[in-house]
This record gives sequence, C-alpha cells and structure tokens, in this order.
Amino acid sequence: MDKFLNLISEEMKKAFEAAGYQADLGKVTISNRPDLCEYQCNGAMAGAKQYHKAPIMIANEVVEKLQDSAVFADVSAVMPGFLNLNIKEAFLQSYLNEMCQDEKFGLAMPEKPQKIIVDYGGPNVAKPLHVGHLRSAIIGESIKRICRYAGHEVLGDIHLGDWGLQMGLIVTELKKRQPELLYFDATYDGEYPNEAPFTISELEEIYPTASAKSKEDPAYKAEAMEATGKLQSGVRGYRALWQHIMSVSVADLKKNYSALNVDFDLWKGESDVHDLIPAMVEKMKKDGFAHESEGALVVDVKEETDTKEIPPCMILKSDGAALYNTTDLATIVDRMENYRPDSMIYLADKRQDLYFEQVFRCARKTGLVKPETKLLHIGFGTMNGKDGKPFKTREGGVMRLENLIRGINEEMHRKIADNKSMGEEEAKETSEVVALSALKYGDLSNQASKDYIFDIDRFTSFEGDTGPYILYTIVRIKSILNKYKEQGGKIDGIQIREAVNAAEKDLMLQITGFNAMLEAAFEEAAPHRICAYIYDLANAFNHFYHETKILTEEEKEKQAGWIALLMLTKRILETCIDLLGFSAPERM
RNA sequence: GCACCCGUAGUCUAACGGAUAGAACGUAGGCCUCCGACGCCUUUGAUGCAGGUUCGAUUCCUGUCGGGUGCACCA
Repeated sequence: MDKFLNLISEEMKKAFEAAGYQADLGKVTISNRPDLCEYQCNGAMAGAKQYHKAPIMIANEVVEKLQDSAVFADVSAVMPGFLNLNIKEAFLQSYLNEMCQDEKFGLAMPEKPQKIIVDYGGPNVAKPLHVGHLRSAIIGESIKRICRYAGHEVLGDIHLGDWGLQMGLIVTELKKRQPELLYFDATYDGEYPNEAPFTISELEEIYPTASAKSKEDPAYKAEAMEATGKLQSGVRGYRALWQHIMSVSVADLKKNYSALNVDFDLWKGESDVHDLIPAMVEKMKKDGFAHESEGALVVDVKEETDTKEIPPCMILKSDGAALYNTTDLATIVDRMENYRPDSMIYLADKRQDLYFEQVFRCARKTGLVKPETKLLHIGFGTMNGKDGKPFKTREGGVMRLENLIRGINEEMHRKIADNKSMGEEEAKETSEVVALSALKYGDLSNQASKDYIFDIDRFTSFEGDTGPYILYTIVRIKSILNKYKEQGGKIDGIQIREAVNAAEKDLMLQITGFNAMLEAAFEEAAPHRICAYIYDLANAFNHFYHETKILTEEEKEKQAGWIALLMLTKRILETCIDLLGFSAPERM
C-alpha cells in the first residue's frame, strides 16, 4: 500500500493534469492551518510563473476537476492561490482498515535491503560506563531498530576499547599486587585457571589506580608500555590475563546495557583488528597514499574544493604505534571483508566531526570502501546539567551510568508508589520500565546533534511531552480494551468505521501519517521524529477519548469500530516506543 | 588566528521556501454522580541584529553580534 499523502497527491496531480498543468504541481502537504482544512496544495502558486496566470485562476480550474472526487470531501481555492482540502470519511476509513491488515502499517519495504552496520556504544573495558556513554547507546539503539524496521539488514557493533595502553596498565598493577600469579611466570606452560583472579569491582578500582601511578612515575609507565607490548606480541600469560579482563568486563557491560534495553549483535573491539593493521599500512604505503610527515605516517585528505583546512589523517604515530584512526580504519577493512555493508553509521560525540571527516576521506581515498559505500557520522550533542554545563555529579566528578539510572528509578518509584492497588514488587518493576521511558524519551525527543539539559523532574513528569505521558496513554487504552473484553465485547473481525466527530477524524488522520513519518525517521536517522509523532498521536487519542464514551455506547457496531481504532492506535504507539527502545507496563 | 556548529516565548523545544511560527513546562482560569483528572479545555507569550535573493524567508546568501566546539602523535 502507498503512503496516504501519496494517494492524495496522486488525486491532486490528476486534477492538475486534467486542467492542463504539469502534474507534479499537485503535491499535497499536511495543512499548516488545521482550522481551515486538513491538507493543502500550493501548486497553483508554484505554477503561476511558468503559466503566466494568476494562482487563484489555476486553483479554481483545479477545483473544477475535483468536484466528484472519491478522495476529497471538499476542495476550495483560497487567495492568493491555496488549495484547501478535506478528506472523505469513507476514503479515510478504508485506508485505516488497510493499515490494520498490514504488519508494517503501510510502510513500503525496500526492493533491495541494504546491509547497515551501526557502530555505537564504544565503551572501554575495565572502565565503568558513565553518562558520556549514554547518548551513543540510546540514539544508536534507536537508529538500529529504525533501520531494521524499515526493512534493512542491520548489525549493531559495540566497538569496544579493548586494546592498547589501558590493558598494559591493568596488567602491570596486577603484577605489583599479585606477582605470584601463574600468568607472570614465563616458565609456566600448563593450563591457566578458568576463574579470573579479580572481580569487576576490583578491576574498576585497578585501572584508575594504575593510570594515576603511570602519570607520576615514569618507570611505572615504562613497565606498563612493556606489558602492552608483551600482550600485543602474544605472550601466553598476558593473553590469558587479557581474556579474563575481557570476560569479566564484558559480562558487566552486558548487564549494564541490558538495563538500558540496549543490545549488540557484534561485540567487536580494537583487538579484533590488530592483526589487520600491518597489511593495511603496507598497502597504503605501496599505493602511494601514505607518506611520512614530522616522523608520523599520514594520508593527505584535503581536497581542491575545501574551504576549510583539513589536516591529514594520521595512520601511525612517530613511534610507529597505532592510534584511534588506525584501528577505526582497520575496522573498516574488517567489516568490508566480513560483512560487505552498504552503509556504516557511527554514533559519536559531535566534537569528533572533523576526525570522522578525515577517517572517511582516508577510507575512500585509499580504496578501503567502495565508492558507493555510505559512511555516516551522527554527531550528538552533550548532555548538560541544569546549569547548562556538561553533566556532573554534585561533587563535580563524572557520574557513573548506573548511579544516574538508579536516581531516575528512585524518583519514578516515589511517584508510582502512590498507586493504591499496586504491590511493592510490581511498583518496583513498573517504575523501572517507566523510568527508562523517561530517560530515553527525554534524550531522543531532541535532535541528536543538539545539546540538551538533563532535567530529572521534567523527564519523569507524567504531564507534557514526556515518556511517561506516552506510556500513560498506552496504559489507558489497554485498560479500556480489558474492560471491553470483560464485558464480552468481540474483537475478531471488527472494522474501523467512518469518523463520527472531528476528534475521531483527527485521530484517524494522525494515524495515517505513521508510514510517512517512519520513512523520514529512517532517511534522516532521526528518532526525534518518532517522538514528535507519538506525542501528537497520544494527544489526538486523549482528545478523542474525552469526546467519546466508548464502554457505555449502546450501538454495538459503533462501539466495535471504536475498539478497532483503539487497537490500531495502541499497536502503532507500541511499535513506535519499541523503535525508541522502551516499552509500556500493564498498569502504572 | 583559522574553521565548523548553534542562536526561536520566562524556561525547554518543533517547523520539504508557503497562510495567523507548532508544542511542552510555567502563568491565569474552567471541567470528575461518567471508560484511569498522572487527563481534557481555555489563557499568556518567541524567530539575536542589519541587509540581499523570492510573489512569499525561522529556513537560502552576505555582513554583524552572542554562545559552543575543533584545529596531527588522546580517544
């Protein structure tokens, strides 16, 4: 099925053509003036120049051609040349019933699905997640789900920071504390224990300690670098220890991401591409792209057409070591070999704009990707505190993600616990579900590229443009549907009927916009479109709800029609929040 | 210094070049013998400034002011 706006536009285009004008002038858009009409077409004004005619005259001629349209209940030409349109109830009704039958509510599936890799999360092992990781996870997860829903083959990759000096630091500190461990015995050639010699909390304490020591003590740092070297060159005991660090840390990360309803298909990291680096670098040299500059190896990526200065992309540091760029490029090599994606989407702070520009250009120039491979960096803004500055704890430190989540859970629990009929267990579970909606909706309802203020009171409010408000609306619909079923109302085979009042028609029109909205959300990789849409939809529903007494309606056919409309509304709302990465409870 | 991004009601936020710039919070008021009032309705109030392109500019262009960010061996 086609998008609702397309169908209307088709009708309008035919009318333009019939009146002797170019068809594509008949593009219809949602009205800016809901008080005047439901949809509008500005084609008469756009065509005035080329036909040397007053817009209003063109508009009038088009109106003539639409007198007995099956789509429009009425069409009028308004000065200076707007075409104001209202939809026929029967047409709207049949479109909605078609949507009910369609699993994707009329969203067209691509002829050839793209293969897309979404690179998000980006945590470092052995370091706790903090608020800086939040946006990448939340936005990335939503974009992944949107792409998948739009019919594409999508892999989410966490892209772990699991290589390099940080690992050497941990190993060094462990050696200081427990030199007797088998892993440090170079003569040992037996099996290593399955159990890690540390817990996640110890690990989280070891890293900052080691990091601080290395900054003060050059000897310590040298030792850590040596350990890093041993690890990378494959010394058995070091590798085994690294495996322990990885498994302990990854288990913890999974737990934390799972609390955010975020999951990854690929748990790849920098370590996975380490072995690809030498060949990649060699090839870049051989092909004449990489050259030495100030001791480092770089690829020039500036272009003739640049207005701004683009520094070269560094491939190796002057000490010959790899850096961030190197592993990102090698990761591209790995992905092209193993997954052949059509498109790679990176979620990272917008301050990395220039960096990604360099890496992408370098990947293209050196032929790491095909010319048609899309590389996209979605740079997001900072989450700020109420003071407008980057979010910090009260003490001014970096806030751990789990503390942030605990805070919002507690806040939500305070509100939910008021519910008289809810037991403690249910209240706790429910508040976690609702709190997650508050956190995610608060983030996703803003354009990703903008900074936003984390305001716990506003986000957890049940009023206004918030996650809890959306959930409340869904819960309300569920409650009505349950009561309807208790009354013995039938569900099977019921159909949406023609709207009986303006509020109902408004709700119906709002529903028709789902597929067009989703297409835009996909193309723009913009979850905030979904938020804006469901907020309007929830409003339209609540308005309708107040105008219409559903359960007491005596005309059963009419009642069943409303129930069908409610079911569709609920399905769409639930689909949308799932794309945003949260869900609704049964009660709240 | 050079470059990039952003300036919309008191606050927060939206708008393929289209009519009277749309919401939210807040403010001021109204609506429960009725499906969940954690709701609904009404009220107030905004495009930093100056030019230009256009029939029409929050949107495109130029300048200017203000804020943020980035400019190779950190990620």
